[in-house]
Amino acid sequence: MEHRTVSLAEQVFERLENEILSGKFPRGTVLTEMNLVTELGVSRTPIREAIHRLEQEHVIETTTKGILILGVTKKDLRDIFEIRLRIEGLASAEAAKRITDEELAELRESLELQEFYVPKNDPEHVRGMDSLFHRLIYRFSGNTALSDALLPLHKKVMKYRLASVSDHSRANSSAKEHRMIYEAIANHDPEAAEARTVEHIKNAMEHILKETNE
Amino acid sequence: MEHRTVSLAEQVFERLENEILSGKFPRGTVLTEMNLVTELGVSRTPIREAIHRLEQEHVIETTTKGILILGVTKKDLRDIFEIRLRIEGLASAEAAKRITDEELAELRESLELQEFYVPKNDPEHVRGMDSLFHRLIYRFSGNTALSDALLPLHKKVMKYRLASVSDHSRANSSAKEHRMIYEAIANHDPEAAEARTVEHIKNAMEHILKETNE
DNA sequence: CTTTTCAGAATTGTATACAATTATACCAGA
DNA sequence: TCTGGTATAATTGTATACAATTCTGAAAAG
Repeated sequence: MEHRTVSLAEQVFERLENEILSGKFPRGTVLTEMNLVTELGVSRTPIREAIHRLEQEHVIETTTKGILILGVTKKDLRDIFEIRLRIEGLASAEAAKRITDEELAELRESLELQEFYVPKNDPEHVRGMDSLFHRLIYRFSGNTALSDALLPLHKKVMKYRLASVSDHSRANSSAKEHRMIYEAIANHDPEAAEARTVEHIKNAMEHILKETNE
Repeated sequence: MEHRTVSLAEQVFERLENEILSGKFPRGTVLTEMNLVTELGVSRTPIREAIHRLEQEHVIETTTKGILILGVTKKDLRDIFEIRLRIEGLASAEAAKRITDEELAELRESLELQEFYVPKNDPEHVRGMDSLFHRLIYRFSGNTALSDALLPLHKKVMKYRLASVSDHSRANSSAKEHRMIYEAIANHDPEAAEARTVEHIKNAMEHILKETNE
């Protein structure tokens, strides 16, 4: 076996998670391990590892007939935003308290890239940078449990977030809101960081729930 | 293979999680898959599955030297309670809105068992019923994402919760607080359920953090 | 005495063979 | 035609063999 910094199991997990949360497989689809073996060209072992991790995240279910795709419903979306409204501000507040200059530079870079892509009408890249911004804040909060709780919630909005930032006006507002949050964190102002984050999540929620028909 | 309703992998996962979160292995301990094979008497396959699930919960880490036990630190505990303070009330409020009579009976039974064990000075059983009460509320909230977020947080307090309910006076107050929460849910009063739950978590947090030295 | 190199031991990652259960389809009989 | 049963196929669960990397310790060189 040649050197591989990231295991096949990890690669399969990320690929499947991404495909499922992007909506490639409609809810109710049933896959089998052998499907994935032939499609992905690896043995059952790494596939099974990925499957079990996805099952733990309630993205799929394993049945006697195969792997049932659950995906993310609109109700899930509402449920997720109710939670994020309550704890995502905490992540920003904690980050504002303890962020280092290096971390701040990383956060700023993701923000500036987002601002770069917005006028180009490039939703894929905008979403990528939008996501990165949030994930960096989770990490910089220094609260592992909080990061562990928020990350799956954030990932599950992926599909709907693409539709949202495809609306140029919303993409624009979102970038502006991110900048406000960034400024508060850079000023080490937890209260402002929290309040602006809650406002941002509220706006994102309203836009996404409005746009989503399902 | 004989009939088995729950897979070996699941059994190993639950056993290992329980042992680690009970504090059987101190933080920093390194195990290997072969250790567990000889100790548990099953092959590497189900053990590896359990390991990967525990890794996803950040309870252990896999290194080139083996399986590193992380466990739950006092900082983790503070982080966890900050989150629970913000979202556990939501679970109770949602449960108050949508709970059925059957579910209510189940919740009441766990409460009455807790009240039964408290005067007997039986911390293990008290903790078991205390935990069940909370988990039932997560489930009855009807919000899968919320339940998925709260359950790992709740499990990680297990070790410290035993010490807490071993204090008879705290065990008594805890049962009383549970009854107040139960009454609010039974009355389908979301505001009261939420307020009483937040108060309960606050009390639990203060007591646990005070008792914990680590 | 210290440092470096190398061989082997220990460990995880991957593939595959086998076991057991469950679903499916076909056939027989009423 | 419908129902029931049985054999076969499909699927996941488990064990094990093999691959590749990494750690460890001892020996050799300076």
